[in-house]
Amino acid sequence: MEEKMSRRERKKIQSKQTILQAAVHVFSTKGFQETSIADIMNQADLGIGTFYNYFESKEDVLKCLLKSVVEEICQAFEKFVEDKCAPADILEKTVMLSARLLSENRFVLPLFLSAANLSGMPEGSAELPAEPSAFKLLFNRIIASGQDSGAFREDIPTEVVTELFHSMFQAASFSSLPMGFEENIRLKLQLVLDGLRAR
Amino acid sequence: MEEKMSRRERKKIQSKQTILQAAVHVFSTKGFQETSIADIMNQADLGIGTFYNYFESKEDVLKCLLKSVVEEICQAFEKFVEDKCAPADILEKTVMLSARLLSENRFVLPLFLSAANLSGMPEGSAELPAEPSAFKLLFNRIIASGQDSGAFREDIPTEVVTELFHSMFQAASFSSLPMGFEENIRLKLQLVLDGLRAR
Amino acid sequence: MEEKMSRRERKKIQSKQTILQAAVHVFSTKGFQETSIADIMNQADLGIGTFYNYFESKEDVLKCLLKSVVEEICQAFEKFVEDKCAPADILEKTVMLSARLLSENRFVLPLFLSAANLSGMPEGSAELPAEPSAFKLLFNRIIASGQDSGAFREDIPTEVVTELFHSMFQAASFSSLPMGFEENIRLKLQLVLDGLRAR
Amino acid sequence: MEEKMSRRERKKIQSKQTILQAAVHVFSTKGFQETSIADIMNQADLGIGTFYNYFESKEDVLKCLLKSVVEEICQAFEKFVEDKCAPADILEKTVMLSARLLSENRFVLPLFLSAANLSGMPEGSAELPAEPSAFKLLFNRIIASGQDSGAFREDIPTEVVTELFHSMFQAASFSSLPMGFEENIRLKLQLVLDGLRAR
DNA sequence: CATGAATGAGCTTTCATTCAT
DNA sequence: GATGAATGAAAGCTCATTCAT
Repeated sequence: MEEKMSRRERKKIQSKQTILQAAVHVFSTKGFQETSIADIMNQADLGIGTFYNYFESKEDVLKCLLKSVVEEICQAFEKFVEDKCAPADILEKTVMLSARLLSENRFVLPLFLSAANLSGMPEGSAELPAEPSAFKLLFNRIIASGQDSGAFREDIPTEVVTELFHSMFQAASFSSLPMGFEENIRLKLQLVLDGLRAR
Repeated sequence: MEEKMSRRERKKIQSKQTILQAAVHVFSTKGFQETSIADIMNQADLGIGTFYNYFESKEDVLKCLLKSVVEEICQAFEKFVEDKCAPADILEKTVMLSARLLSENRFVLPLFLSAANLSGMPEGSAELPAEPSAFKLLFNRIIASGQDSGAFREDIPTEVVTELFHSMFQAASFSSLPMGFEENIRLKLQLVLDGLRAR
Repeated sequence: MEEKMSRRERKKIQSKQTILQAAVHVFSTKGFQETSIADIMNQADLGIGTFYNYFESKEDVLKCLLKSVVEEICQAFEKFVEDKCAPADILEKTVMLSARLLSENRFVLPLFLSAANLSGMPEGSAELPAEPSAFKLLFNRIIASGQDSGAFREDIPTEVVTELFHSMFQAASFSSLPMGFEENIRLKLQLVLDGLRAR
Repeated sequence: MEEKMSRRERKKIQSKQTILQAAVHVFSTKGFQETSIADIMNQADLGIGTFYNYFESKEDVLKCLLKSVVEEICQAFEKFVEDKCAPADILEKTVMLSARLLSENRFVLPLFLSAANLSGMPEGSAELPAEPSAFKLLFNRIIASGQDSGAFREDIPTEVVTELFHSMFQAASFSSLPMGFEENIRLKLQLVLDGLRAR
């Protein structure tokens, strides 16, 4: 049974959570690149060596953070599909849910993408794309189904639209505009959705 | 006369060019963050110390690269305005010119933005924004004039649209889609432009 | 109980001592300015990075070395005062104790002073004077009390005499005369003390 | 004839003087250690390479600066001897002349000594002692003659007294006391001279 | 499982020196 | 003789990673 864990197991999970929270805090404060593992563990009030009991690298932490976000979004999406929402509705709802979830950890997605992107993809293509691709696959599905049903125009390849949505999240994360993350996304969503609708 | 330079002066200018080209090459290959100054000068086949005769830092190189691109785009824009092109036309032409110019140095703009963004903005906001803001100002002008003339919808704030265009360039730079940089931009431009037009 | 320390803690303290001793040795051999941190850690047979677990810079090592010397001298001085020694006696004893303590680390005081002095005082005046001023204050006290009691002449300002004693230590440190550090100080002390006595 | 020099020769000397003056200025401002050769030549408004036409190193500049000072003092001393001044008089006059000459270039002597001293004498003993020893020899002569004539006490070795005078100059150079260089020297001279006189 | 001292590769930066012009 | 671009050795310092405790 899942709820049965030894004290040790619970403590182990506890430590991992502590580190994740500390990482979120320090990443938000100092930025990802500028954060050292010592910074994280210092914030977590744990020994440096302990980090390596739970993670392999800083990127690994990021992967872990993103994973939970992606999972929640996927679950919601499945629900929307079951409810037979219209494609445009599903897209809008999923985008805005993503916005809500990411607004608190707004550095997660972009940093994750950036970690892969900006590094010129040294070996990133092998290591990181685990979760981002889940994200992309999800959006591909939504948009493709909208195109199939005739709700969305088809002259723009599905993946291009997906990429555009991605970049919206990324840009919103670092926006300095005088509005919140979600509002930023909402406005761009309107624009793109209007452009995307079949005439 | 300008063409009158001593051999020495010519050589100096050539060295700077050599370094810039080497930097472009290495940044494209290894990524900006992962590139060391030694990497650049090794590629340039020059001594490490020589770097500091021309630049103060890696960021300085980026600034230099972007500067020339921005200047060229600005000049073209002024020309479009003189020719009294329609706002949508100006936007399209400017975007596509930017795409063409950046396609060769596709890492320049996004890395430049990212350098400021991803670093958690330690002091980046003070140092780097010189040129990106020129970029933003240009697009703000184009879009605002389109909104004033009634060509573009006004319910989306100008700066939000600008930000969206920015993110398009950024995303296209690192796209792994099976199409060129310019084609990538062209498709998204269509989408956004359709969404942007007043009904 | 103080003697209760984990093995680890003891080892840590021992490492610091090892580094200090290595520094003393290399400073004496190569001089302070010419000594690199790599030199010290090489002599200590420890990794370079280890240095920064214990000290912030070369100057920090110096500060640490001087600190213990100054503290010991101060304690002795307090004792002399309690014993109601005559000012000339206190001066002589303190000078000779300083000589004895410094004779082993004879480079400590002068280098410390020099580090501040010779660097053209870039920011040295803010960082280093912590301990030297303790030294100066101590001598000022001794000499002033001698002047107050009528034992020492008063036509020479206290601080000037202090400065003279300082320079004696400095000079003796680098003397190439065929006599020991302490003998060097003893002779000059006689000379200056005779000049200092009120007629 | 000396006054007959080719234009070239005059220009050559001019450049050397320019460099020396620039060096004096920059040394005084930034300190010796912190001054780079580029700093000097920048101040001199001459090309960096030109430095090596006249000097071999920064230390060479120092040597050159001290040389002229020492020569002038030696000449004055010879004059005092011819005038059959008393030893104490000669000592006082020579010290005060040295003080006057050095007060303008107060960094010259101490830096020169320090350059040799603080470096732990790596190879300094071979390169630098050229001029300082002239200085020491001069003072040795003065004091020894005073001791021979019975004017000065003989229980302090000549060289020890010389060393004490040296350290006076050094200390005065970096004194932060609220008095001028010469006044500083004058006060200490009184003290030491009184201690030095035979009883 | 937790620890943190030890490590050294690797980075940026400085600067004396050379040499072709 | 004057120049200053090119150079690379050498410095200080950071930090991910290991491992004995």
